[in-house]
Amino acid sequence: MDTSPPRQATSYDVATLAGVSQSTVSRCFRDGASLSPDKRERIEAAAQALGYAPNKIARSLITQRSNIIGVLVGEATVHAYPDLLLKLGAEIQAAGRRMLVFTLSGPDTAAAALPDILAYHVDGLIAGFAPPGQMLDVCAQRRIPIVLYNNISDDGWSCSVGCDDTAALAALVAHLHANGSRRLDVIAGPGSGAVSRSRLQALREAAATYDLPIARTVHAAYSYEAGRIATRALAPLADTLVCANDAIALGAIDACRYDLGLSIPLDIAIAGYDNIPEGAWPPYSLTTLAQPLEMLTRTAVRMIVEQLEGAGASGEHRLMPASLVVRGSTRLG
Amino acid sequence: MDTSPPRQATSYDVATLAGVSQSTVSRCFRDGASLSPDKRERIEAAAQALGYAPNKIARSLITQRSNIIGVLVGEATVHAYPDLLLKLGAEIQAAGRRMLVFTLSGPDTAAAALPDILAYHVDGLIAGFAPPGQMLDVCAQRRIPIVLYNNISDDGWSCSVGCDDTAALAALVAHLHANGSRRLDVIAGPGSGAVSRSRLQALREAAATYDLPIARTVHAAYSYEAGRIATRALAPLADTLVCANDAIALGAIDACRYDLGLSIPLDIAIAGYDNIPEGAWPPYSLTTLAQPLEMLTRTAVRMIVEQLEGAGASGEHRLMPASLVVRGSTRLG
DNA sequence: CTGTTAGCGCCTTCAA
DNA sequence: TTGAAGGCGCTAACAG
Repeated sequence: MDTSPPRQATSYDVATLAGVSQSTVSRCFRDGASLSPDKRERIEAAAQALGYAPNKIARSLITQRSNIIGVLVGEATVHAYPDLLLKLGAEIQAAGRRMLVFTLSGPDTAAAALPDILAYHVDGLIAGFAPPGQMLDVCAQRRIPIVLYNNISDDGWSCSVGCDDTAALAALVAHLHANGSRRLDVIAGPGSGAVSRSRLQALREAAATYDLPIARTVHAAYSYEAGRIATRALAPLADTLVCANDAIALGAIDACRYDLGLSIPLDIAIAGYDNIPEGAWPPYSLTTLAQPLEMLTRTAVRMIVEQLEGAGASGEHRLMPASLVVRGSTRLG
Repeated sequence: MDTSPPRQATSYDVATLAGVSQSTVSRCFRDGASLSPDKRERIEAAAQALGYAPNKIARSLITQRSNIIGVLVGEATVHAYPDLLLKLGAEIQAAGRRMLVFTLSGPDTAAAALPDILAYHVDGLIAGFAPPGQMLDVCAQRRIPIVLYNNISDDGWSCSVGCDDTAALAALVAHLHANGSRRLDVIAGPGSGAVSRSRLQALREAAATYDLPIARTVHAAYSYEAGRIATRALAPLADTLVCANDAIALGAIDACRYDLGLSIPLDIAIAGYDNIPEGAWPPYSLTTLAQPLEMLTRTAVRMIVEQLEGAGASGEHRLMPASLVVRGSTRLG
């Protein structure tokens, strides 16, 4: 009968059962260690019998590597990219690490959580929103790689991945102009936030290139509700409405259609940014800019891993191309 | 100038700087230890200066508590409940723990990930999908509390939280019947899966109560696309279509409207389950059953914590009431 | 290739 | 209230 204790078996238990030393067991579960085939077999059998797996927590103590990557997300991040955590998790696992999630609701709580984040000795961090400067300082001092996702900071230590908003919005504006847009209203993201500012700036430049005047610019949270309310407040509208993200744009479409009695795209053209699945649904058919999400998450993880392995450089910023997805919401013809 | 090493300061460093022993530093950062006020002050000052926080990883080695709760999610889980991870994370943090996420894509990968999950010595697990029996066995043997989210197993060890599908679907069917439904088509979830079966069973019972015949039942993945395709395949439809979740229902609505030329709810009434935000958008106005998501996540975390603290019992199953949200998609008047 | 020894950072006896 | 000593499970450095 099974009288094994409920506790997890240790390398010592396996060693005893297999008749070898602890170090030998250890070698069996590390890569690049030499071990005679027969001992390996005996150890594996013993481990199997005991349900043994090396305690990675204990291992991390000595290797100074937890193999844990911390991911910092806020509510807004998750709503804009619903399966960001899923994709990041998969990517991190593929890199042989695990994802420890810290859910935060702003830079202030981020600062408060900092000691706790450090206390878990994560190997690296991926931040889904702009972290407070203090956090970046600490990371730099402790040499903890940190990648800002869709954000940027010039502190010299943090890396970033994001989209080439300039090129993306230039393509969008070119399309709008070709389709007959002559005057834009803009619902930008929250005033704070680098993405928001970057997108707005890029849009302004693109509009200037085509001599497309921007009538009004308002700021709103990255949500359907905020978009709907902002649109109502903006009425009467110009012939085209550019939104900082798709959630806002969907709210804008419903505001136009159900609150203002406008027809899309006959009365007004509307565009978003992110290419969320809902935008493809027939009632919306939203023209938008698709971020290469897979590539962004993969790159973010890779940048961390490269630094951990001594290959990558800190302070590196990578931009990926977004692609224009033209759908019915801007097709006047 | 700051010549401190990039590595994290240790209790030894703090002890040296404060002129006390390591044990004293340790006591300073634990609760319920007695310490003279002046030493506490000196230690806190030293810790502050060094940016010290106790290494929780090391602590967990000796306390046998990692304060980490593992969360197992699959793609389907996340799509059905986009901010489940967010809510769980917040709840877990509120309980003083951290969330380690394992993203899996099915029972088989779950089995493969098992040693790795164990290797991190999580204090408890929350599973967003039906875990393989082997995993439940191991948890039971190791006394690792595990809570199944919207799932159930009678292995005697695992706990579960979920919705009272019987009551919920009875309420829905009562509403449908009162609104003139006379015959139902059903798009159930994937054939496997306890939720799927439980909801279908509950629906059948409720329908029987009202002498409402169920014309046809098909199975589909929990997604918009699957719902849309299933609906097209189902045509011609009965007067009412009940879907296993909202994503399917939204796909069904668009299939009816854009592929089959039906008007909702004049030609057909459609209902979902989950109350995702998109269902409230004007083009859909979906009647659905709202799960008390906050309560579910809070309960899940609480059940884990209670067991960790020796209070809760294993093998406990809790059902929360879902509430009927009536919107336009079933309002014939 | 293998075993021995020491120590990662912390907490927990035990004595003082 | 405090310090010294030992050990959590593992890996690294060294002998053999």
